[in-house]
Amino acid sequence: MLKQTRSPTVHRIYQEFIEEYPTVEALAEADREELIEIIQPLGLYNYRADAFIEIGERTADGGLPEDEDLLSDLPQVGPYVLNATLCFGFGEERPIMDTNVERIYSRVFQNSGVDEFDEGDFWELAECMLPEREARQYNLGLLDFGYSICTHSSPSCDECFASEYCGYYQNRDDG
DNA sequence: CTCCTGTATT
DNA sequence: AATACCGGAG
Repeated sequence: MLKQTRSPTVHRIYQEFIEEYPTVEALAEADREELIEIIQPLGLYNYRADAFIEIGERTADGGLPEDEDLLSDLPQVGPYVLNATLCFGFGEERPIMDTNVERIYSRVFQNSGVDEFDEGDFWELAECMLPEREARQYNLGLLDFGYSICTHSSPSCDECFASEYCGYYQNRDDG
């Protein structure tokens, strides 16, 4: 649900969604129109509805697999959703990389000597940055940080713990 | 107008 | 690399 969708928007519909479809079995038997009616405010609802139902159908027997390859085979499961599911859902020590994490690392490492990487290298960077333990806590902290402090526009650098060594803040124009 | 806890297709 | 999918918030 969080793909290209802000968390407050997801929060608004999540309660109704989970009450209507508490299990993958329920999703497998969902009426497509009713499902769309609930998730419509998220946008991307056609893809999402089809994916929810297909994932339900394919995992109703046994629930969501914890296996990396089986998860990746499911519709609309790319690198981000795969790692987010394994980390947040199943407690594996996995990095995440999305537009928030990309923005945070790009700022912190700006003009630091490690500020030039392509998309593939961002995942490599995320792997390097992952602490030895508590990946889940670290990743959630990263997302909260990107949402509340290191925002896309007008970040709250005056409240940021990292401003002392952040390349973005250190290179800013005014004082 | 751009962007958001992206993915699949071209 | 570019685009479609999509509503909602800034």
